[in-house]
Formats: sequence, C-alpha cells, structure tokens
Amino acid sequence: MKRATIIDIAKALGVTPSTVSRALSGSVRVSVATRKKVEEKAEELGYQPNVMASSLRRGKSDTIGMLVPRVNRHFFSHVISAVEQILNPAGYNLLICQSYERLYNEKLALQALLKNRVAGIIMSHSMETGNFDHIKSITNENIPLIQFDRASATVAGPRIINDNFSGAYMAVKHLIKSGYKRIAHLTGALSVNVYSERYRGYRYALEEACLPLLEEYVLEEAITKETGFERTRQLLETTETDAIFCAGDFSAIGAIQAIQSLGMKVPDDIGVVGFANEPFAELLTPKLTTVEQNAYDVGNKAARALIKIIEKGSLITEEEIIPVRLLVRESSIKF
Amino acid sequence: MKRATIIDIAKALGVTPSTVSRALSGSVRVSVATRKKVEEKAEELGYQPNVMASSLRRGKSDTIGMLVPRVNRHFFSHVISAVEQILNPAGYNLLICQSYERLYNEKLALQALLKNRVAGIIMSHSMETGNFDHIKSITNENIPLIQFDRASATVAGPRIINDNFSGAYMAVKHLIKSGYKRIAHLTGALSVNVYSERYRGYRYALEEACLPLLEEYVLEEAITKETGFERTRQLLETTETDAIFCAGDFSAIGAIQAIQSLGMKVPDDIGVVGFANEPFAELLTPKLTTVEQNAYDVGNKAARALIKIIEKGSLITEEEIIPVRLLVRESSIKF
DNA sequence: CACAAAAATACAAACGTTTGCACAAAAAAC
DNA sequence: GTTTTTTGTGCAAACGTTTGTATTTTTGTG
Repeated sequence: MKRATIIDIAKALGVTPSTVSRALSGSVRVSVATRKKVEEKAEELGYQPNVMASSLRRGKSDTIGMLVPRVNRHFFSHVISAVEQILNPAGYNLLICQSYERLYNEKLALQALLKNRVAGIIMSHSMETGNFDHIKSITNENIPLIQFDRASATVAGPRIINDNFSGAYMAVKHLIKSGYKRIAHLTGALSVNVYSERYRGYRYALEEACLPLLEEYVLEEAITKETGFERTRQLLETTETDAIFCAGDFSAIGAIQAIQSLGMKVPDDIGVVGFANEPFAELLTPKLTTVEQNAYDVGNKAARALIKIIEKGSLITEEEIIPVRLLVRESSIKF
Repeated sequence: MKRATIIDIAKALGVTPSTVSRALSGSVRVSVATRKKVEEKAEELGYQPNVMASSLRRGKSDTIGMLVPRVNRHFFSHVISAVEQILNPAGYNLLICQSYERLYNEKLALQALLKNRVAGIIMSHSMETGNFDHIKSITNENIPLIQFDRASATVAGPRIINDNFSGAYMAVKHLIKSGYKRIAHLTGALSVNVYSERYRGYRYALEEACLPLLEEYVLEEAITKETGFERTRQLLETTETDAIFCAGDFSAIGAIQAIQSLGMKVPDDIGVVGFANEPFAELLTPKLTTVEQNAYDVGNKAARALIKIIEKGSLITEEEIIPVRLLVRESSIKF
C-alpha cells in the first residue's frame, strides 16, 4: 500500500510522467482535457507530491530554517508566529531549531539547516555568540540569511532589530522627568547588541539631563528574576539609587520584589521601568512601566525580507529598525 | 561554486560514491584507511550530506511534523521546546505548523506535513476540531501520530494528556474546603476534551460534597480575559456566586478584575481558581491559585513515544495521563 | 604456491520529480 | 495541397543518495 506517485497517475491514464508533472504544475504546454483528467486521477488516488524528489530535482527546497535561542520565550514565540503567518501562505514551511543560548548548539543547528538545504534562514543569536565566523558557512553556500533582534553588523544581509536605543532612552528620560535622579541600570551581557544598545540609550538620557554616569549603578548579568532580585538588594544596600531601569521585565520583577522586601515602595521610594512588555507587566502591582517591542512586526518584516531575497534576488535594506513604544504605567510615577 | 557531494569526494579519492557513502555512514564493509581518507576529504570540501537525496532514496525522512494551535502560547511553546530537546539529539528535525485554532488550517497543515513525508506527527487539535476524519489521511499513510493535550480517542495512537479531571476536581474540592459553597465555572467549548474533562471534575467535586449543580453557574465561551470579565459581571449580577473555578488563567484574570470592579474582594468575598499556571499567575494580586500543567513532561513523553513507534515499531500505551498539581495561593483562601 | 575464504570495493539500479529536446499531430498560412 | 507554425506529448537524463549484487583484492590455510 504505497503512496501514489505521478507515475501511478501516468500509468492509469496512459500518458507519461512528464505530462502529469506538467499538468499538475500548471504548465501551459498541456491540454485542458488531460489536465482535468490528471487532476481527477490525482484526487482519486490521494496523490501528494513528494517534496523531497521535487526539491532534489529542482536543487532547492521550500523549507525555511528558523533558529532562535528558545521558542518558549514570549518575544521569540511571537516572532515565530508572525514569520509562519507570512511564510506559510507563500508556500514555505518552517524548520525550527533552538540554541538554548549556547554557541555550540547554534553551530549544530546551522549545520542541520544546511543539511536540509533550507531555502533561507531567519535567526537570532545566542547570548554566547560573540564571534560570527560560523555564519560564514551559511553565506558561503549562498543561503539567504536574515538576522533579527540579536544581530551583528559583521554578518552580511538584512537585520531586523528593535529600536533598543530609543526604547531605553525614552524609558530613562521618562524616569528623569518623573523626578528620579539616581537611576541604576540592570542589564545582560553587554557583548550582545540588544543590551549594549539599551545601555547606550540609558547613558544618552543621563548625559542629556546632565546627570552623572556612575559605574556602580550599572550591573551586568541581571536579566532573570533571581539575579534582578539579588543585584537590586545589593544596589539598595550600597548606594542611594532612587530608580532602576531594567533591560528586561523579568529582572524588573526581581527588582520590585527586592525593593518591597526591604520595606520600600514602588514607585514612591524607587521607580522601576522594564523592557519587553511581557504579558505579566500590566498585571503586576504596581503595574510595570515598560518598553513594548513589536514582535509581530519583527517577524513580519523578517519573513518578507527573506521571501524578497529568495524570489527576487538580493535586496537593498541592510538594517531595519522596528520602533518600540514606552508604556507608562504605575511603577515609574511618583505621586 | 556548487556544494560538494559524495561524488566529488569519490572522484578526488579515486573510489566510487558507494564506498564514500558506506564510509560516511559507518558501514563495516569499508577499510579503516579509506574511511579516514574519506572523512578527511569530506571535511576539506566542507561536505554536508543532502538529506533530500538521502530521504528520497531511503523512503523516509528524519523530519517530525508538529502541529499546534499557536506557538505563542505558554503551554504549547513549552511543549515544543521539550519535544525539540528530545528529538534533536536523536537526529530529528522539527517542522512546525500552526492551526490558529481553525479546522481549515489544521487540514492544510496536515497536507503540508504529508507532502514533506515527515517521519511522524505530534499534534494538538484546534478548538474547532470536532470531527476527526481528516486525520485518516495520516493514519492511512501509516505515519505515526501522537496527540497531546487536545486529543480524541476516536483517533488511533498514543495520547499524552494532562489530568484535567483531577486538576479540576482538586481545584473545586479545595474551594469547597475553603468554605465556598456556590461555585461557578467559566469554561471553553465543551466539545473540546480538555474543557469537558475539567467540567467533569468540577461536577464530581460538587456531587461529592453534596452541593447542587446549577445550570446558571456554568458558563461556556469564557476563556479570554475579556470574556472572563463579561461573564463574571453577568454572573455576579444575576446569581449569588461566592467562588469561581475558571478553566484557564486568562479568564481568571478577567474574573478577578470583574469582581474588583464591582467593589468586591478576592478572596474574601469571592474565591477564584484558575487553570494552567501561566507565568503571571503568581504575580497577580492576589496571587492566583491555579492548576499547574507539566508542559515539559507532556512534550517529553510525546517525543519519546513517537521515537519508540518510529524506531521500534508500534507500541502499547494508548493514553498517558500526565499528573497536574494544584498550586494553592492567595485567591482562594478566605481569611 | 595454489586455493578458498574473507574483506574491500565497484557496478548499477532505484527513489520521484523536473525539464530540455525531440517529435508527432493538428491548425494555420500560403 | 503543400508548407509552416502551433500545440500537445514523449523520451531520457539528471538531482545525490543508498544498497543488493558482482567483482576484485587481500588474507589465511594447507
């Protein structure tokens, strides 16, 4: 009970496989009558084209590789969803891999995508990825590559990136406007473009307001709830911080809990702003002021850029900055 | 500048492609010397096997299809992650599709997976899916199929399901123990196994405690924050409800907000329990009592079951129930 | 050293498509 | 009624592997 092939259809109809192939692919070089017959027979036999044979013959596949640090992160899963929403109607399928934030896995995943002869790759780097030599295997093979969110200018091809700088700048400026003056910054590894850009926005806002940039106010390795909590306690015990700009909402939760654990109040004693607008942000008490990233737009743009490259050859834009939005809520407004 | 094939390696070494193939696949029928030479040459040429050619020849692929309603849902994205974590080291890749809760898309996605000759499918049905005839195209082709979470006993093959009944039973029993007596239930379409089972658990707990099952206390189509809000207001205005068991955490948020909007307090006036333990549940005020599902376990078991079927032929277990845990927090404890 | 057995390699077909080219039949032009 | 053009099919090769069988080479035995 094997699966039907075009050969089966051909035999049943007394024509050749080539005719069947042409009929099914909508070629003009086949009569209306045979086309109809072929289509009916295909339906009758439950024919499903074998994409492997097709891809092998055509020398390309309709599969797109997607590589993200983790699929179960709010931002990434939404980007994936958006990408899928564009790619699927266009006839592409999505092969998804995770790096789990490890460079080793990232390399492995790229190998796997290469082996699968994907028509293109949409990826966001792991936190560990500082060197981008392993990407060369992709560009060498002439596989279109789109980077998003965590991206390096070292790598050729389009980059779809959130406006981290402006987001951070707006966030800190807002804190300053609210009357906070000694603003700390919890962030991740500054080797990652995302965090370095947010840091840059933070510095810029401080400079603009003629506030001093104090080294002890900037704490790396603080992106989880736990590390956010620890760093914040440490911060409050050794400095006179009156506000914290967190490079992520998770560390913001930790910060808020640390503040409250020391008997202080958000936003009255310490103001807090996060980044990413995780679903829980507006459900916290106090509601968390944060920077909203448009994951949908990022995925959308990335998918469209890729399709353009694949179908129309190379394209122009190198870097596309997706605007972000500051959502002012309760955690940053002194009463 | 084409990609290297085994033929290139063969030519460079003066052997035949078959020898190269056997050398690379670790066959015993090849000398240590040639194997080493082949491996070196492969490395030198940057050879990557063409999985399409391989799959075509072998008549099977190492790609697993995964079909979920949406990837950007906490539960599903975690299941995907768990599945990937098992499947990847085992040499499989994941082709991911979404149904967006629509039957039409579910059918389309299954077609796509069939065309890609996936080695197996792991899926969870859309909300609309009441009839499972379209699954026959899968089982007819003898493709191993694992259902998880939203699953039907009509379909042959393993089902990995959360213990929705017990979860609901524990939740409602807990509410009763806390002193609540007029317990309402917000739920989704009862045609979906997940919701019908939770409803069954709810009824069972009430019966056990000799509490009446009132029709007006059970409200369908209440799974989002918005519908949860509306249904709850309606409920509180027309009945004497003193607790609500929500079949999801999102409707629980809506319920809490509705309760508070009417000037009542959770848990003092009305107790609330959710389902799923979304990340925000413990961050709400009051912290939401809810039922924790083990997405990791579900994905893990599903992936392992699939591998077992693929590699060792059919297997025994038809339905595997993954235990859930009641997380008692603040929203359900009268002071 | 001859001969059998074992080991290593070669040969060739197959997987299911696609596609350039050839060819026949029908239609159009003269 | 012949020639040219158009239209519809067929033929066969190719895509890069894998694998059963045949063949060669090596090793071992008497």
